[in-house]
Amino acid sequence: MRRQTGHRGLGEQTLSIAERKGRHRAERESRIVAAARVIAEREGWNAVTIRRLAEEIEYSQPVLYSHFENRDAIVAAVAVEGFQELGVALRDAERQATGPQNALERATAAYLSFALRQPALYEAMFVLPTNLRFAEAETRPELRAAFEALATVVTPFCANTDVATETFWATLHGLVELERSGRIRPSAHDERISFVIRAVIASQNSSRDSG
Amino acid sequence: MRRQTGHRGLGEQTLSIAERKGRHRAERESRIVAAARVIAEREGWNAVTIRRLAEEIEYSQPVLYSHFENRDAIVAAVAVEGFQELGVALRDAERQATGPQNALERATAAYLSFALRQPALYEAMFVLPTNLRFAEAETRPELRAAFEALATVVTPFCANTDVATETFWATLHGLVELERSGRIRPSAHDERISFVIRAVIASQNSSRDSG
DNA sequence: AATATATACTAGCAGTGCTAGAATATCAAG
DNA sequence: CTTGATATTCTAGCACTGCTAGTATATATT
Repeated sequence: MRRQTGHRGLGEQTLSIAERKGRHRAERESRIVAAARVIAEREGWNAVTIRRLAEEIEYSQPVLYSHFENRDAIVAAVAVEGFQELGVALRDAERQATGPQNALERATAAYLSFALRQPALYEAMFVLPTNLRFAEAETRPELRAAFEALATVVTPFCANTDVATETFWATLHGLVELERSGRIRPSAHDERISFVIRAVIASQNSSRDSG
Repeated sequence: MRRQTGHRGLGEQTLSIAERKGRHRAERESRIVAAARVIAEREGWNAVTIRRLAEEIEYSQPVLYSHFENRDAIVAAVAVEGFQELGVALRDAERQATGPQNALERATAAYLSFALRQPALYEAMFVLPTNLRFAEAETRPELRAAFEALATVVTPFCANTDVATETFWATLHGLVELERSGRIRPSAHDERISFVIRAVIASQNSSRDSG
């Protein structure tokens, strides 16, 4: 590594300083997101206030607004992390699968366990208001990738991939939400999963029959 | 209508007055709930503040707390109305059906249209925090009835009624939420419905095979 | 060392849910 | 009709929220 002498590479030095600054900013930003996520998971999203986050990163409140437009944007940042991690979890499930049906089963289990183990994260992704765009041109790659990962496991069983993936996704999401809010019996968790898997596989045959 | 004379029926009079009072109270309470519902549907639940409701019913804020423990309880009251009406909509769909499959189709359409036409009402029922109990002994009859209505249309196609109903419900709920928040394509709405119907019907045969 | 610029802070606004205590209306008894 | 007791309603305010204008401070450039 080279060290700057007095007058050599003044331009280089300012660049390096700017870089250090940018790094500092980026670090601080991810500290904000991380703090939001931790507090949300421990005490719920209501406990994630600007004041609390400011206290956590040891800066004043206005600093947060130099990183995010508003509180919703912080939630959105957490959500993007979530989509990224969900995508990883789904692709891991597929990679370990022994066949198409097993991939479907593993992905389903991975999705549900992801959501139920990190309810606040999932809430940021699907329930809380964010400025994220979906099913559009400007959709962020993390979101697209997660959707694609789901599509991969559904495709072998269904002709119309997009429709099937959207519907399958809806089922998983509905199961998560209703279970999380205590509207369906936790005890029947596994039975519902088997039911879904069977339905997806069976729909394959019926769509062959009826066009 | 009878008018009270001087000393005739003092007991009757007080009873009648108390009755009138109670009626007044009940009326005011339903005005609160109605106002909350209207404002929520027009401007979103964030616009439903205690001050706004107080203004709407032309009383001071503390009056609201003599009717409801807190804001969530008002949301819950709206939600109960919603469950009642959803139950009616589902039973209507069943009554007009020409057969089991048609009943399933009509109920599905009724559920989705109910939710998408009154998003704020649906939000109160399923998304916003309330003190309502589900899948328990103290579950309110309105909620039970709506669940039963769904079970009725699912039963002909599935062995394990409760599991099938919960899963079917989850699918409908997921479709509503993902469509409402723009996460799946509105254009594919009908295709997804057909897909769900086909899957439910097909699962019947497969469960005969493997179950 | 002086000036210009970016950065962070203090203090405050308008709004929220909710409530204690004062004021008012409504009632029963004399 | 007047008095005293009882509900009922209101005023005023707390502690909190997201967010921001204006000021102070630290940093970089001449």
